Amino acid sequence: MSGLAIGDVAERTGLAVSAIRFYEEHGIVRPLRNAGGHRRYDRADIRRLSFVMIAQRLGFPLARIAALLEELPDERRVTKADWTRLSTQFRGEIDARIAALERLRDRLDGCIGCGCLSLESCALHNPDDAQAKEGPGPRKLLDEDGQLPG
Amino acid sequence: MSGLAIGDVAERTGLAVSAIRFYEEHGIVRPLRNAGGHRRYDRADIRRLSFVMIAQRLGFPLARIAALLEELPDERRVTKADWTRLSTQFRGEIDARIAALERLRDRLDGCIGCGCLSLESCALHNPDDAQAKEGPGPRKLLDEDGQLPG
DNA sequence: GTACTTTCTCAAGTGCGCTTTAGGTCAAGC
DNA sequence: GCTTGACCTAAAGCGCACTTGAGAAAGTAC
Repeated sequence: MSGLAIGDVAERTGLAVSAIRFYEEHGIVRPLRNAGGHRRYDRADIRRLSFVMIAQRLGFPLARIAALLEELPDERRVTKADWTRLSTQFRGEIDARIAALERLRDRLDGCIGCGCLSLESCALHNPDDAQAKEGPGPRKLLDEDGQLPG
Repeated sequence: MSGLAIGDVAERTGLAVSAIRFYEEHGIVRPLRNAGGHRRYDRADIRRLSFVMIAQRLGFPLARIAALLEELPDERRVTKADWTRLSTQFRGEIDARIAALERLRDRLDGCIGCGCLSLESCALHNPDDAQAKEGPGPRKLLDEDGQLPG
């Protein structure tokens, strides 16, 4: 009746059913239940899950994503302005990552050109680039701040 | 005497001693041993480790990195041309990632502008972008090919 | 030569993000 | 009504990338 079953959500988002339940354990979605105890999702949930997928692609740890979604007013009363705010923050993140990659590329170009064979000094041993991390190593996420400004 | 101790390498690269040993188990470096059985590293090893750090930042799984390094001729006789080839391949990877991020950004701009509240359809439910993944989720690495062309 | 630090090996543990398994219950089609 | 498939919970397992711990040997500083 009202709401999608978990299997439908899985199909629409491309996530595994188990992953969706896992996200619920982490407070990312809070579906209603029908009389039989089955989860029922609405479009807001799908939106949240999609947001998770994008954020993960950008290397955000789940805990951080959960925290961000927590800031949205009420689970089922999110306005256009709320999503716009979130999206705009993400835009900033994406821009930052693009800039970091461009710096790395330029640095690497230098290495290729000069043949110095010293990646460690020209591309890596450069403190301000150490913050411009990309993909998250498991442990890297902890002591680092690939965070959204908000 | 000849070669650096593991602690020195740790200090120079910023890696933990345990991580360096871990990489050795995975064939990424093969340091010599002194009379007492202690590892001795040279500059080539540091270069390899630096390469690992950069590649990881780009989201490459260790196994893939190890395979790439495996292709380098002899552990201690790597030429400028070898490194240049590797670096050039990486440049391609970086360019691809920048392009993917730019596509995502443009897509997101559309969402912000139109206020459609449908991230799932405009930013995500788009097959050709599903391949343009960024950071590697644990499982994502398996069925995916954020690979170097070489 | 004694004290202290570093390194050694090997095994077990950790954190994240899920998946799998086991043993059931619920819902939909015939 | 009955069967078949989707769903339920709880607990355990997995893959990656490391870290930690224990006990011993090697190196270094005085």
